[in-house]
Amino acid sequence: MSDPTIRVRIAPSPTGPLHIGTARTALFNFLYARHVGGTFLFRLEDTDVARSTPEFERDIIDGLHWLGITWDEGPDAAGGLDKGPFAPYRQMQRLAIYAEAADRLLDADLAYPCYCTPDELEADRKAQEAAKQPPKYVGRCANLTADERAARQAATARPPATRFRVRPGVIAWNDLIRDRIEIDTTNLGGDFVIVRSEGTPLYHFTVVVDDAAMAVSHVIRGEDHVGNTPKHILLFEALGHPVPTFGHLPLILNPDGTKMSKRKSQTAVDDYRAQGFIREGLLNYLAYLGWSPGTEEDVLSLDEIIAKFDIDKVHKGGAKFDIGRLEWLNGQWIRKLDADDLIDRLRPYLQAALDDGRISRLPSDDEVRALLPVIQERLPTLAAVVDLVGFLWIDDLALDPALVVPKRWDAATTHEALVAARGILAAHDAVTWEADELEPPLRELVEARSWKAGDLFMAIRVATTGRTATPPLFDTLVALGRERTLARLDAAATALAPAIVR
RNA sequence: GCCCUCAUCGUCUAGAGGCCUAGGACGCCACCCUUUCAAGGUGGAGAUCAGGGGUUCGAAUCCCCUUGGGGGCACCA
Repeated sequence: MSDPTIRVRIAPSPTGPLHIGTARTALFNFLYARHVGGTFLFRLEDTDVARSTPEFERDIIDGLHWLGITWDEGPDAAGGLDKGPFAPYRQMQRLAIYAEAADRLLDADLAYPCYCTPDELEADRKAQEAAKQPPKYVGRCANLTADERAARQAATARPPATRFRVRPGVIAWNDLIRDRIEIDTTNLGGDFVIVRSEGTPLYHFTVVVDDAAMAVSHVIRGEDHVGNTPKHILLFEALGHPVPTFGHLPLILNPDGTKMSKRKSQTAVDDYRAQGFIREGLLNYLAYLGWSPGTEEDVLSLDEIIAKFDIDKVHKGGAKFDIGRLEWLNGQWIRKLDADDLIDRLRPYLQAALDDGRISRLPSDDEVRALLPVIQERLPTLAAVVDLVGFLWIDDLALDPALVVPKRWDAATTHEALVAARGILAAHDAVTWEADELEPPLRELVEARSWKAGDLFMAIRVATTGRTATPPLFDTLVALGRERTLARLDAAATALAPAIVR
């Protein structure tokens, strides 16, 4: 299915790392384009020169690619070449286009030069605030004669900004998601600046010029843009371009219900990635934030989501970000990964653990592969592998002697049990060091002493791993290996000795 | 202050007038499985569908009001 009339875009500005909200907006545009067979384009809105950096640009592009979101037009790599018939797709490389459009507006008197200084503007705003009035441009420069303009220019010394005339009237559109919205232009805050006094164009202007130039048919963006839409519609009209269809997505919210922010939530996609969330899980979760296929399925692949995506089913109300549900979904997807893939994905997290000293050596792929049957279903995130079985790759295990003693036992019994178990395990050689071989003789020991298997196993578990929660004991001992198992049992027994009261 | 907007379990959601004494999932609780932890299985608690008026034979679903929440109002994007 292909529909060349449908063109959507994501237009982030590289003023910060890829935000989870940007990723979600990109995802919905991507889903919409892929579902209907339209075109998805990527444009960098880097006109805020002071805050835009190549590093953020790279972070955004890499992050989106990591998620599996691809675009048909736009820069494919940070600093790389733009592809697509409307290149360039970086706004700072399109300044001539905005300048030409601004001149047209100026010539038609749809915009005018504004000589107001920041001080004047701030004073206006303060006065309005004091009078409990909504902030609004007072129109000081709206109807100046040529002489007056010259006078104001002479007084300020800096070049004028360009202000767009907001005409009276009601702007209405049929929103893809929220149906009809009408806004009176008197509530827009007056004529707004489209070109700074230093000459660079502003957001409201560049989006419209570019969406027009790039033939964007559907503008799907966050709900926080609803108030900007009438300004954009006015600009499309002034520029003589057909107005695209708008759709405003519900916001992703902090747990307290406010718009998701760095202050209250983790917002950088890369941070989720660093924590071991995988693309399948994050994507699946993000897709369900404000959308549902209307069925009772929860775990869907990107392809399945594309197939089922329907913009009519997108919600109007915001959705709180629930990390717990993300973790569950992530675990679902980790369980679906095949062995080689999982090993590949685990490697960076093990390396990171080695780098910061949480483990002493890096396990081989085969070591990790042997562990997969017992750890794969226990990983909510990839990074959790270190917490789960990191003890296998630590040279000097920190051991709390008190933890080694099971609840129903005392130190003396535990010591005796560990020594006995050590003796039994030592009888095995490298060949019979298998889970099936290790367990029966220890069960016989338990039987002979009238102990509980759970107590013995717990004592051995803590002695050999330092923790009370681990994957199944005998698989763990096999992974640890005969020598280290025996050494750790010895060390635990020794550590216990002082605690034995006679 | 002004404008816009939203409203189903704690959370994500199903629901587009009768199928709803409101379904699923996460989380929570219990039980089963079990050497711990998970996973899995079974069951449970959990929403008078924000409140109040209508419309209708019939409303979570349509209309109005109220309340509550959110977003926005830059020479940021």
